[in-house]
Amino acid sequence: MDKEITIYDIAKGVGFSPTTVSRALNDHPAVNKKTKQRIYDIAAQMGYRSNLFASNLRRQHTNTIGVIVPILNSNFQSSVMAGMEKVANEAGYNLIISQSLGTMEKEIANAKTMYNSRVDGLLVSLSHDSESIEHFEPFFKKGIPVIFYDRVAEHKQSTSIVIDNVQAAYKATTHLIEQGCRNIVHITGNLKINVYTDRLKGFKYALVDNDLPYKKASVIATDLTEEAGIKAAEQILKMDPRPDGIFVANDFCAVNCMKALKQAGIAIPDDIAVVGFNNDPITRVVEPNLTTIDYPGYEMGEVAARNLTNYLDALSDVNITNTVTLRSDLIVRESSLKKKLKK
Amino acid sequence: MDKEITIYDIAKGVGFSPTTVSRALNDHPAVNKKTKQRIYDIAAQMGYRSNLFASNLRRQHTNTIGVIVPILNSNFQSSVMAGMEKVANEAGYNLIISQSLGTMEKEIANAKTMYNSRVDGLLVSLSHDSESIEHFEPFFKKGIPVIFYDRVAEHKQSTSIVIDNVQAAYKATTHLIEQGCRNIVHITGNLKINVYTDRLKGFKYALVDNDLPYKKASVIATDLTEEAGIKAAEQILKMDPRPDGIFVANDFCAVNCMKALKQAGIAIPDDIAVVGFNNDPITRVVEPNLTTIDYPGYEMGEVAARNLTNYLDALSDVNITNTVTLRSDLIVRESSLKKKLKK
DNA sequence: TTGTACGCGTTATCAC
DNA sequence: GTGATAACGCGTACAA
Repeated sequence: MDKEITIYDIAKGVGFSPTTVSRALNDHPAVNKKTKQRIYDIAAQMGYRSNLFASNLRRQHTNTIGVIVPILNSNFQSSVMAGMEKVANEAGYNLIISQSLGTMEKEIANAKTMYNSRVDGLLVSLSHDSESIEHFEPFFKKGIPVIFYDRVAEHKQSTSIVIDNVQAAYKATTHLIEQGCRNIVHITGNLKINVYTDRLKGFKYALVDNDLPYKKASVIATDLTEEAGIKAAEQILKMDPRPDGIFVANDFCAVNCMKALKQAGIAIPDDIAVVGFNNDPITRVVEPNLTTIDYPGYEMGEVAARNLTNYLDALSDVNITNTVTLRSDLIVRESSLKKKLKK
Repeated sequence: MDKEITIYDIAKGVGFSPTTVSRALNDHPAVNKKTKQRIYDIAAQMGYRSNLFASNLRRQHTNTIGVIVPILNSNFQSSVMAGMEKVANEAGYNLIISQSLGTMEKEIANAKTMYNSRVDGLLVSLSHDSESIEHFEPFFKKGIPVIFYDRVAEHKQSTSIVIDNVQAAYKATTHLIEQGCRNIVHITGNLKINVYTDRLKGFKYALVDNDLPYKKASVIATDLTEEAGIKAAEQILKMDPRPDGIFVANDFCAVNCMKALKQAGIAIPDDIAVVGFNNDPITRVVEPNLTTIDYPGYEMGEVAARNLTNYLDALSDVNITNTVTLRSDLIVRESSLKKKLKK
């Protein structure tokens, strides 16, 4: 293992001072062009690599963005990350990623690590059971920007990137009503999370605005897993009268629910129409194809990261923005198109 | 923004030297228990956080692992990352993640960044068009461990984590033959990548071992995208005689190919049986459910990360292992079960 | 345009 | 069990 080359070694090599070498390597304007070139050449020749810690230690920042995500292996979250990585990389930032695996405990530990790692900023989607966000207080106190996305929390000092979940759910539910559904069930996730409470609101408002009754029994709160979809289907089959529409807050769960219903002999959409949420690729594979809400994960990642890097690079002014709402649309497919309305 | 507290501040606070404070905070055994406790208390009270750069600078390592992945938003890759993150986190390492987006150019840039960031080790799945791995030479020269997984390259100084792609493809093809297929097409990816050449080999060997002819025209090389699956289907429909089996090197592509075939009136599996690769969740959603090879992404991530952290923490001896092969099995579902063989 | 000298916060080394 | 000191490699105020 060779010894690391430092700017001092280069300085000796070219006969200039370390200062000039440092400046040259950082492309400082006040260095003679020829000097610069010579320094570049020797540096390359000697196999020099800059030491980011030393630089970080000196400059007091890291060019690193921390990302805390509930779970990495979900289509939505990995799309978000892909968008973030692209933007961050282009802006010269590295991404340190950790997953809370849905528990607040790990989220707190991760936040602490990020804090000690001196990340320049934080991108967070809250865990399932995060009831408070006081573990981010150290960041707020130090003025380190925290941006929440998808699963957000309110805080004066942070920006949230979201879609209008109320409106999206409203659209989805209204669509079912327009298809003739009069007895709609809503399968949702953990109602502590803003995303699901908002979708529930949209569901409720759509019913009310169309003079349909809202019954608590029509809301099934689950963990939105594969099994949850199957269990929800069983529950729905037992309901009397049987529902004629289902709005599920997550595609994956919706698809599994559909499978279970189909196996029980239910015709979709004619007996029961189904609408999901996210526009996961599986929506175009399941039969019938699933009507859903287009939730632009990749774009959300881009926006969140851009928002942060712009702020860090002082390209955008102080944190005035409190919430950025992205567009999300209803994508109508066969799972919700009742025959009588089809041509 | 408050001033950062250092061990000097704590030293003043407790009346001990910075040395003792440093030792206490690192739980050094040669420090009086009471002293330690006092230092802990004051540190917490003053809101101290350790400065990882300074520590890194001094100790010459970062507790950071670099990950270079072709693309983040794929089910397989994100599962791998989830496994890596879990293991790395438990071992006290952070993950810096970047995606090559399938181009060698970005992979080179990412490798350089990782190198300058002084990662302690690297986990890499090669990009589509990486024809050489000389951009990792700096790591090898410095003795920084590089572990390849899934899309690997041979190098004396690196470990590869793989599955036996030849054998897996052999199993898949043999299964089709056992179902009565005699004219099987193989849809594959970029044949520069080991994964796909190996799968092609397994396909070929299975044919030969069963006295079936191997024709180059039966191999369709694509980019394995959604459209590729559809195009491949069109190509297959034009073949005369029409194939009775398809082995696709990727589930996502297989599913889209199936959709196109079904739309053209082909019965699956009876007209054409289909086998995929990866065991992506969509295999259990498509109808009929797709027979596939179980490719344990999460486990692969765990193994790769554990291999690296064990090495870094000197828990495992020098890099003797050259290749770790994970188990992968054929999962038989309806898409390949020809009726005449069903009970 | 270039150089001197110091400090960023930690830890290894040696001494007591 | 504790402390003084130097060093890790870089960036920059100040000086020339």
